[in-house]
Amino acid sequence: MKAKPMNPSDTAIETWAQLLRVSRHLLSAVEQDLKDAKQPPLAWYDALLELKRAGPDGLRPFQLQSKMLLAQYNLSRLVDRLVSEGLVKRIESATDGRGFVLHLTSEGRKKQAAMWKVYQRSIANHFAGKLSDRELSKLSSLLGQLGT
Amino acid sequence: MKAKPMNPSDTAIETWAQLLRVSRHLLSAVEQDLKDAKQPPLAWYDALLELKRAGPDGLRPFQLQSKMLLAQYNLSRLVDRLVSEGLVKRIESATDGRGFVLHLTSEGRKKQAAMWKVYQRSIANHFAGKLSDRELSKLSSLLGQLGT
DNA sequence: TATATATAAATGCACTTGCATATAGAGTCA
DNA sequence: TGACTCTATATGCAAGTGCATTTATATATA
Repeated sequence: MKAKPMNPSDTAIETWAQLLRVSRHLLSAVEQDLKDAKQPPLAWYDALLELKRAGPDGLRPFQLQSKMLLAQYNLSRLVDRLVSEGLVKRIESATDGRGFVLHLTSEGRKKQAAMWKVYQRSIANHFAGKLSDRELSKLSSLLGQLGT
Repeated sequence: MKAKPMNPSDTAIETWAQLLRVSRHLLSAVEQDLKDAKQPPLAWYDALLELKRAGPDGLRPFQLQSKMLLAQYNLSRLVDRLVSEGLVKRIESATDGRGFVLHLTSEGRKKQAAMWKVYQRSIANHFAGKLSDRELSKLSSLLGQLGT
């Protein structure tokens, strides 16, 4: 038997639109802050951070891809750019002839840190500063439900 | 005197990341639903809806732009596409020689309605169905604070 | 092990976006 | 009214993205 899909209420629609507006607005504010500080786009940060977290073993592109929720071809090209800027190395995988392992270079590590200085300020200004701890955790739990 | 900027807490950072993840995920799910239904991207819907709301007076491109939080050149090109699909008409403004007024065509009206059928389902499935009324209004109020 | 199928990653092409600038008309003010 | 400045919109070009396909290797299966 099929679940009966209910139409979303007006409140739901309005809140949905608000979510899109707010997230788009926040995102572009942050990207702008990065640009103003002559830093690369946010996606670079995400990739560098994941690679930093991954530690000395590095990450396979497909692993990074799934962490970043990025399309395969987009990741492939993002990695191209990171490599050509010297922030990341592609090293042939010892165990899988199809692929590579990605490692942060020391340049990459520096860039991640430099971006974080800016990004952190940006999160504080546009986001964290506008909500109390209590509100943050409420928001987090609501987002958690949406993620499921 | 300068406000002392506090670093965001770990919770704040985690919640921020969650917000980005969730909104990106929702957005791509909805875009995918539209594609699956052979409908154009969400941005088209937003534009068509605003023009529908604007009623018979239509909207100037710059007005539509500010409603949609879109860059000027992006709006200009979005309108190009809508016009070339016959969904929108550009009519020279009677009072301002620099610009146009945008009007929905009847095709445009139909397209808006067709997209809404899909979009509505999509909002219900990915968003509205996961939160109670109470939670929706809580979320709305939190987003409201972020928007300020 | 030969064959079919699945996975990892890259890439050509078309389309979209961002950036800087161009164009043209409006508004201001001496 | 002429010279400036501002606003509305478009556009050439470079960079990014989506899509479909390719290449190469791995895994499963008969």
